[in-house]
Amino acid sequence: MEPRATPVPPPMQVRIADDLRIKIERGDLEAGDPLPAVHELARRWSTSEGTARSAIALLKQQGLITGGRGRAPVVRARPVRVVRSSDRHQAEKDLALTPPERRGRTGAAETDMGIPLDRLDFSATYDTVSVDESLASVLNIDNESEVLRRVYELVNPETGYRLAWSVSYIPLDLVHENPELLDSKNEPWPGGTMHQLLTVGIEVGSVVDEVSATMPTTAEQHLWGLDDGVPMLRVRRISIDISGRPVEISDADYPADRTELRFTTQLRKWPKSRSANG
Amino acid sequence: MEPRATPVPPPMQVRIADDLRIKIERGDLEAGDPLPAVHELARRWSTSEGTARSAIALLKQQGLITGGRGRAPVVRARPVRVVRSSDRHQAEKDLALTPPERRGRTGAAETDMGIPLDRLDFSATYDTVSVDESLASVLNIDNESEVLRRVYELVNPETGYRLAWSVSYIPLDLVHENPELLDSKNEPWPGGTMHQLLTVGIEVGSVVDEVSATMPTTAEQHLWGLDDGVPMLRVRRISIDISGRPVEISDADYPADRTELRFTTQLRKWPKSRSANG
DNA sequence: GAGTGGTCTAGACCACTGT
DNA sequence: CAGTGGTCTAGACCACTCC
Repeated sequence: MEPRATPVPPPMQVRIADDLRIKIERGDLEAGDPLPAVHELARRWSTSEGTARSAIALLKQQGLITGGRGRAPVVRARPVRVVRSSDRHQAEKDLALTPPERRGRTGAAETDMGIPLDRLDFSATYDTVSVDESLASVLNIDNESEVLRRVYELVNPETGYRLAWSVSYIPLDLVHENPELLDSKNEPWPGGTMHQLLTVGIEVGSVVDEVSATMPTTAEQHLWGLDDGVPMLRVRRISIDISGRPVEISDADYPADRTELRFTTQLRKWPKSRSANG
Repeated sequence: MEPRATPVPPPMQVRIADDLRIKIERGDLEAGDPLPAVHELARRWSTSEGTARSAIALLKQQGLITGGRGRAPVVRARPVRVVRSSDRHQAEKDLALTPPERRGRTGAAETDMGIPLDRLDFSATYDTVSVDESLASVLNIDNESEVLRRVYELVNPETGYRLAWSVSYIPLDLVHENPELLDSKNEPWPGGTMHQLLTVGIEVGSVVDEVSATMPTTAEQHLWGLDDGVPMLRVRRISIDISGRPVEISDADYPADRTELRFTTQLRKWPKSRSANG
């Protein structure tokens, strides 16, 4: 976008949409309330139905309303967001040392969905691929080195919609001594990635999460069953072993309307002899 | 969104947009390349110009293309993202104990923008407000208690666009013994929030970052100078003192096309006597 | 069946960009 | 200037929901 020049009066669709947004934010329209019908808006603002439609479409893109297709559009309820905490990393590491009976089929990703594990469709596929430049530089390996790639997907069979999705990469050098890792029958990885790395003698010392967000493609929108105007959180997790070497990259997507990422940072304590006022 | 019923053939605009996206993802169209003109798309797909326009608009909403208004729309270059790391929390805490000369006007938010500090427009306003229910429950104080609110904004004077924005809340009980905190002339807070809290005898022990994302409103889009299809990262930072009490909440927004949030989690080491295979 | 929004058309006008 | 996309109109058809 270029710097502003002469201000232009906002187009009609924007004015209508903003007016509706204000009504929503003030509480005149509460979550679940229907919006005025298109023809009603068109009449009130003495504009065409097409323009009124665009106003509605705008609010949809911004994620404030939902519905349509026969139904009146309604104010979107602020959805409950499932929290994904960074404590999970420590928990997964602890889990890797527990006996296999207890690890069992305890997949970390599934347990906080509130859906019984046996009602979900897992799928995970492995293959080996050459890394591109961006992956190679993060994993600190040669360009076009081979990595084990694992694509993981979790689908709710009742709705057909995706609940979780991630791709992870581990340098093949690190895992080839344990062929079990390459066997798709062992899904979901019992105990998770941390345990898998343990079987080849790797202890993860720290985890870096890189977070950004983009809009989903239309294909993603259908796979996840997303409303319009819902961004995707894109998270790259880099696991680093205790010697400081990156050992795994995992790219995961989360719909932003139902996900909150929570990160806790512990700070070092101040020495006791500090000046109480700088 | 409801579960899928009978599949509906995707509308024409979506088909056109998807075709273009595939061309972009395959590399047939590179960043900066212009897209076919609307009338050209309409001709190729034997559809109306309006429909072709919608296809272009769709790709814009998804953040893949930019431009327009006289210019041909071009494939959006993946923008360089400025990293905001959780290491910043420790750094700010360390800074609070350094002598005031060195703290000076070192604002944490500004230093990584690559723009000289004296070329930027700060603004910070204080007031005291009653907390709503959501803030009260996080700060663990009574509903309608008073808090010190600080709204911070940073604007690039050359473009007029916003570069940073946040609101933070501190319970008034905690700060009333240091009236300096209420003086707007002391901006930007020398040494940051950590130092301000130090002056009233509070040491921050941990910081929790809650991250989600939503689409910007049209007003935000103009304030920040955002392209279409760019989500906003919404971050709530909760500072917790060494006794476990929440002492500050800060809500900050970051445009997702130019921001990457990075969080590092240190894990406890395994004991030496561990079984190498579970 | 009546009413809704979603898609699509055809065409007009405007603001902006390049030359 | 001609060419571009953005806005807006008027009207048609369809899929869907609710009564």
